[in-house]
Amino acid sequence: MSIATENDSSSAPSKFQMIADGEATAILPTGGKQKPITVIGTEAIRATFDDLCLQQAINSRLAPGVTDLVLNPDAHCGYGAPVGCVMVSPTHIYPGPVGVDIKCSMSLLQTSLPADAILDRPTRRALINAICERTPTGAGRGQRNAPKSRHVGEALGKRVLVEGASRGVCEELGIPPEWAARCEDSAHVGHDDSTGALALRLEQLLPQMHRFDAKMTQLGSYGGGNHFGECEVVHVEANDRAREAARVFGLVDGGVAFLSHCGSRGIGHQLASGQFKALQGKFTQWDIPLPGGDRELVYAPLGTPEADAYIDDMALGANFATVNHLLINALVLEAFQEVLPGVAGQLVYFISHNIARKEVVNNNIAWVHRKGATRAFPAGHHALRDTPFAETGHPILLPGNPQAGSVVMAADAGAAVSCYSVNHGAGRQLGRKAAKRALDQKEVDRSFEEADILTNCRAYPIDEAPAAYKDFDEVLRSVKSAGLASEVARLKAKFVIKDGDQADD
DNA sequence: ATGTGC
Repeated sequence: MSIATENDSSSAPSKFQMIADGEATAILPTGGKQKPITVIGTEAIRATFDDLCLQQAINSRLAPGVTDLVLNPDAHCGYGAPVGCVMVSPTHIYPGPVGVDIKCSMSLLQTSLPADAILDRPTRRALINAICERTPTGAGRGQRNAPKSRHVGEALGKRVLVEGASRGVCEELGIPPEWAARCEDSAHVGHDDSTGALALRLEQLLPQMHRFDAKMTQLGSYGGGNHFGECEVVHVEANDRAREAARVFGLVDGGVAFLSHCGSRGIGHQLASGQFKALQGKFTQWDIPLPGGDRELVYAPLGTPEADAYIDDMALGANFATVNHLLINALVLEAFQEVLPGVAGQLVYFISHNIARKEVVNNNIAWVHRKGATRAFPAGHHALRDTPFAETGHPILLPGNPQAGSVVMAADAGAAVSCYSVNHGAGRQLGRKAAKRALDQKEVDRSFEEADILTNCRAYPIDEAPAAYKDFDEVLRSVKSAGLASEVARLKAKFVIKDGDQADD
């Protein structure tokens, strides 16, 4: 990146001094007495941050009520705030640093299968087909092409939004209720910490909602873009701590697991965009200055009706995303059982990277907005008391790419420096248009063939090719050398489900 | 990311 000192007479807003503090943690000063931005990333990774991304980080840091801003190694331009940042405020809520896909998340299902059960290609092809019959991909398509999906009507859909993964909702959908204990948050509550607020808000919203029933039928679907399902072979790291964490997480070395990435689909998008429009309207109406002049950084002070409405809508969308993931995992397990009778499965964890949560930061209760960032509570963290992960830290699920692999990590005590957060994956290196220009379809498809990774696509979406993403090992080096988290296991893809040009069989 | 397609 370009580096200029704060005293640079040009004082161009796109250039900032970067003071290295060790190899992997740098500081981006914001002037005055405010705490600087914490930047996680090796020198090579810091060079990938473009000026707009850094400007978004500065705008976010200087925005009203914000006390901490962390920029992660996978950071790139986002909606107001960079994708790959953590923003903390004890006084304000910000929709931008949650984003349009409320509670976009990762989940991991450990099966009882050994890797050799899925070595042959016909078995993997049968699994791909069985999964695609249950969990459709693509925008707007809902359940149309998935004859064996669940059909969720309006009444159950409303319960999903209000209750999240309650016992009743899990039972209705055939989700093992014990999976709720393997969720970062199995249910989100309203602005007054009650579900009643959510029920009221939903009734208020319903008359204006377009095709609510159709959005509820999207429960158990992947969507498009960077969302995916991926069958993995688990390789646990060869050290005592990793082995113990793997045991607690329920990971089986040399076993088959299934990794999913998706969010809140159409309903989350509708709730988020409705909130952006409503808040942008208020800022215009009241002529309030926008942080950095950016309409995407609108906010609401806590305690106002605007903040209450946003928190409620975020919770409704988040609850859909949670149940969506749990249902996908139940349907994927059902697909495995159809092809390989007798296989069992356990949810390892479900964890978000687009959500705002109330947490204790610097001895204060604050809203921690993680936009393309993953919560990382280490062993001994007070919030993990009475959970299975009190002595290991909770599982952190980080997708890399199908060819470089993905990882399961556990936080280290050093994660305090990043408000107990790590990145959410590799991060884009090429924009979608640039990827389509720079990469060759045949080469991309051949690279999957050479790696013996099957896909449901006749042509893999080129803007999602591994080469469109940053070097995952360099990203992981940033996380580890900053002392944030340690690797527990590597996941190697054997087949991938993506929204793309679908194969015939 | 999504789709009452900005």
